[in-house]
Amino acid sequence: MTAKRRRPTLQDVADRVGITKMTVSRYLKSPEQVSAALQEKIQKALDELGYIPNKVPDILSSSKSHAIGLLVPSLTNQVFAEVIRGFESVAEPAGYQTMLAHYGYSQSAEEARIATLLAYNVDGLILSESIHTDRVRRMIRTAGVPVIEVMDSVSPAIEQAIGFNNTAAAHAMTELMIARGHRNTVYFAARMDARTRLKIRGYEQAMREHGLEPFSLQTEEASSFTRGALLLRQALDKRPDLDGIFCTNDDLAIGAFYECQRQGIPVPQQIGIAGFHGHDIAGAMVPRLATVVTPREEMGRLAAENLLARLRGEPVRQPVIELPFRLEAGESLRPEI
Amino acid sequence: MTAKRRRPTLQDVADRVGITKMTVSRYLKSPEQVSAALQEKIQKALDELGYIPNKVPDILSSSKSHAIGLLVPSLTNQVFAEVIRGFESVAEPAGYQTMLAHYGYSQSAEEARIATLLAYNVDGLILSESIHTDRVRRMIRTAGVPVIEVMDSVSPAIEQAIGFNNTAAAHAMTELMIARGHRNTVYFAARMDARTRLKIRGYEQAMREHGLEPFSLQTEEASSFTRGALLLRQALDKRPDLDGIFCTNDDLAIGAFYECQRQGIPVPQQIGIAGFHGHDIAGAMVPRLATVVTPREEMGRLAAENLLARLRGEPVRQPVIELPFRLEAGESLRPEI
DNA sequence: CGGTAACATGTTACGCGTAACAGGATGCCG
DNA sequence: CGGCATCCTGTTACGCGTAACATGTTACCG
Repeated sequence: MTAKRRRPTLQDVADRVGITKMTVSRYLKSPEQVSAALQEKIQKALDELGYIPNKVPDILSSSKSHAIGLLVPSLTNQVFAEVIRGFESVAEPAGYQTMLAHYGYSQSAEEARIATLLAYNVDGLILSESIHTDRVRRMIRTAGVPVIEVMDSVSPAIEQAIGFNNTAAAHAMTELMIARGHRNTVYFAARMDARTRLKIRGYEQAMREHGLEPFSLQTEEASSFTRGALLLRQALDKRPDLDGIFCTNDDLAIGAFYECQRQGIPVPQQIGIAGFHGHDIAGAMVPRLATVVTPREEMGRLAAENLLARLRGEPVRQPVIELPFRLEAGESLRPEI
Repeated sequence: MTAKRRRPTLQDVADRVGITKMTVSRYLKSPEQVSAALQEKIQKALDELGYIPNKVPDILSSSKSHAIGLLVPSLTNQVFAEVIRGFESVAEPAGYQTMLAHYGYSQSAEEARIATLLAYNVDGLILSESIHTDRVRRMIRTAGVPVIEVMDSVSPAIEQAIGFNNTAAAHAMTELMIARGHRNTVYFAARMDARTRLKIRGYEQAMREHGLEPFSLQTEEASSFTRGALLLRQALDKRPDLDGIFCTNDDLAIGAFYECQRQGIPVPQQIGIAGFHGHDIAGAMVPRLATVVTPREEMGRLAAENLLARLRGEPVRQPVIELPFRLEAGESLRPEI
């Protein structure tokens, strides 16, 4: 029993075979460049020692980590899980490791996460926010890594933005609600981020265009089913005659719906409800939830494809890629007249 | 305009001040060891150049990355998002970066992810599975990093397991269902993993102890609300007289519940429904869902605390830490008699 | 004022995989 | 059999932050 064995290196493998580590390194990268006799011996030594590749020295000398930093505000939010899935479906087969970090909707935490990711020499960054501190912009520029912003088709992007038009999406759903006879509506928001502000703008514009008074309620807490129920009680306190609520995501909408059920308020007859994003549950519940279906996985996929292109040295072709959204009327709004 | 500027190094900062990089390094780590006059100049140079710390050389020479690999089967599954949150609430303030990876319930993918994480020299690993390939065990041993398994209090652990007793939890809920008069029940499972097998065992034991015939339905697909609805239709095909379903997670349970609503089946009068994990939605929906509340965040927190202790050189004190679960009867089972 | 402690800064070496180049061995051709 | 290509393996150097040690400087004391 020797003292605490350290992890074997290429040198250990080479020593065991009686060759230099360079040959072992070559065998790992392109076995056909090594003579058949050595191939066998090297493989044997690798197996016996249990050699585990070590990327760190190579990252140090080549400054290429084959890792990409992916920043999302929250993991609890289903939306980002799907963006991540789309991203990895492209990045992983291409040999890139995703380094995931989240920052709880705080700009200073985002800054800290980006610094950490850059300290590990990530080759590129995907951000889920479109507003950043000057320091963040500066760090990214200095580090010289490509960056793509997802979730909104905001312009101008740092370099490239891939998303949908949050304002237009909220505007469209508001119009649908009005068309279905929900005119005295409230917008529910949690954790105010840039995207939520854009959605509220779309809601307010549409309301005003129809001569209606917009009204929005927000909370600093994370959105959740419970939170949606709470907001509904608050809204009814302030506006007992409200006939519709439009929520910044499906969770709040479903929470509000359950609260209506508890209070015996018929949906959609008395109150119409609409959510945002179009998760699985929206189409499964009774009544099916009206929602804006957003291209979550596709944003992730396209972000990966475009970032990989940049890493191959290609220039940004299209600084803003705007993907379509789709309205799903469900059964939680009054039927078409 | 110089050609593509490379990211500034400590040497660049030192050159600008006219000192050696060692002094700059010291300033960053413990400014008070540097004379006041230099402190100011160094800070100015750091700001002007926008120096971004680079951990890679230090990882190479110290073999300490201050990063911990956290492996989960899925990010779409809410359960793991909460384990991650608990983990980071401890690891992040302690200065450890989490490197998150997921493997879609596939053992070979888990193996590949572990290899990648070890290639980046993570200091420790958290695994969400309790069954592993020999190669995984070997890699972990050879790498010499501490490892903790979460999600089940299975014994023996590789080194340490932190979780709850899945079998006992399922057994307890089954007993509750039987006590409430749901005796002709079906167990719904998706994506068969080790934990699900343990739960099924608990369900089957409890059923047999009461002279009842266990029956389980499973699918290879990921669990979702839609999938729960599908399983309910299948179950009714095979057992039109069933009076209760127990699902391996809340999503399936809720999906099954919605399907009951669509088919006009009264819950819990005709069919009682129970889920697993106790997410927010279980307590928010109407009727509130019967569920097993599991210590998700606490598993994450404890895993982080124990791993950090190991990294400080402390030995494993308790190879298996079993945390309590709690039954929540909700309103989706028949009332107590 | 010599001696020594305390402080500030510099020097050296290290970690380990790989690119780039060098060199030796073999084979083939005219 | 000389010349050259081909194939295989080895040698060297590099990336950059920091631990450990060395050196220089100032201050203070008896």
